[in-house]
Amino acid sequence: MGQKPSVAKGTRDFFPAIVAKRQYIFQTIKDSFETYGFSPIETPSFELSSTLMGKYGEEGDRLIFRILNSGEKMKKADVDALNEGNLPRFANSLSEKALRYDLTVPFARFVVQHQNDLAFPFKRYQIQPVWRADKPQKSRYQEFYQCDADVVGSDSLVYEVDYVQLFDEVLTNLNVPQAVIKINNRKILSGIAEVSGEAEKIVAITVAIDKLDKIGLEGVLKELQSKGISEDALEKIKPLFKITGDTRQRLVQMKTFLADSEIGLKGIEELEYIFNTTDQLGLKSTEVEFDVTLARGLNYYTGAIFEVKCNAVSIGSICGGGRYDDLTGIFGMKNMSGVGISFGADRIYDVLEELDLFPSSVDNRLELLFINFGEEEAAYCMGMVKKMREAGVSSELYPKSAKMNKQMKYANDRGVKFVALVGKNEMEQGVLRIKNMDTGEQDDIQPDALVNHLKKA
RNA sequence: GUGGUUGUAGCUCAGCUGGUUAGAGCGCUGGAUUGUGGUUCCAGAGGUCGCCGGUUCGAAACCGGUCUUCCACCCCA
Repeated sequence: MGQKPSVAKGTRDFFPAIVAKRQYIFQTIKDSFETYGFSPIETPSFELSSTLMGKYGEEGDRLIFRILNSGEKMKKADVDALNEGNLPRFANSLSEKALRYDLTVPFARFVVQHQNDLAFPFKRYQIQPVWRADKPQKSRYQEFYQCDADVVGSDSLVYEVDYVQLFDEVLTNLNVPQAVIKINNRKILSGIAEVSGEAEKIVAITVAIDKLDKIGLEGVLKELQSKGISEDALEKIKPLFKITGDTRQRLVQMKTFLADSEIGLKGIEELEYIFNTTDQLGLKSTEVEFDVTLARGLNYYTGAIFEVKCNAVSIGSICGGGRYDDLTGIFGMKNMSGVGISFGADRIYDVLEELDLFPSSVDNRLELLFINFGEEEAAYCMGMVKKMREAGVSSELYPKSAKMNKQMKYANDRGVKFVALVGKNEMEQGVLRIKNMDTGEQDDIQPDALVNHLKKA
């Protein structure tokens, strides 16, 4: 038999029925992106290593798939670095290119590189696969799609409000129930760090707070201690965990908590604007909510932080996003504020699948298969196939006059909706015998009436 | 990256403390059925037991390495 075939670690094959469902999700997202004024771009699947390396933190670099130099370039291998145990430098000498790790950094590169050809604020969306050399787990793969919409070149909060509307629009169109759009602001997190007197430990503090619902208050305090946060600071942070109530009530209490932090109050102000404006505009099927524990995302978020959860399913977040004031700065373009969101298509797929929410129109099964009775009949049926295709009905003729049994079995296995049996008898009578494969019923139909007959079912 | 786990037919899995020709169900192919699938019956094909090495008279089984699967952590979509 030879070598056993298999896909590479962390990758997947998709069957036709799965692709149909995935495309339905992508298409729904695309349609909304476009009605909100985003235009599609595409960037290469691999970039120069220098574009990607160092942009995702110390953890990130390790997870970037690197592309080995080929041909003469292999001679550039820095053997000295290897002998000295300097693996990063050795790796760099072996590889000049890497698969993209996300869509945001390539987008930043794109904006800086083409800044003279873009009208700002520039709004783009991008739906392409990305690759991560992560250890695969359930619904965590090494190759997956991201669906990003970003705008760069404006710090207006109008866009934050727009994104809330966009989340609502897409999730409503996909019939995702009980979706909650959680919003926080990096400035508030900075404020918390500032108030505690450990401003420089903001990352450790936010990462710990983010785990509140997972490890509880005790766990968070423990983690903070282990990260070297002083007892004094802990005491100052503790009141934060006593804040309760709905979004409004919690914002009011946060204001008191952050009274001494200018940046923290700025964050509150921004959130108030977003929540007030969203209230005026209204939402179709989702809810918005303030969540201080939200500290996800890469370290480059500087303003709003978004995360969307579906409470009908116990699955992680299905969308995310946030504002980053200086993303293009790493490529030398200053003062370009950006804000973007991302839909987790694989997660959304799992939600729709689990709740059985894919519409029946997502169905790419063949509509009509003509049984092949022989040369003469086949020629006649090919004419019918052509007519049906012109009428927009997907149809085929079985390629050879195999046994009826075999042809019917093929139709069944393939999930064909209708089978046309047109032999000598039917040809003489000028009718088509149409069998509905779901119900097993069959009728003799006039050729002119065929399209209507199929539509009715 | 750390710790654990998994791998036997296309699929899901049996296979005793190491002992002849490695089994089942489903699927597949053919037939019962030369104009009727999804039900039934009969027959058949299909396996260097993930891969490499070691221990042993003898390895699917034990040991080491490697790849893969899944899980927790880290991180993340």
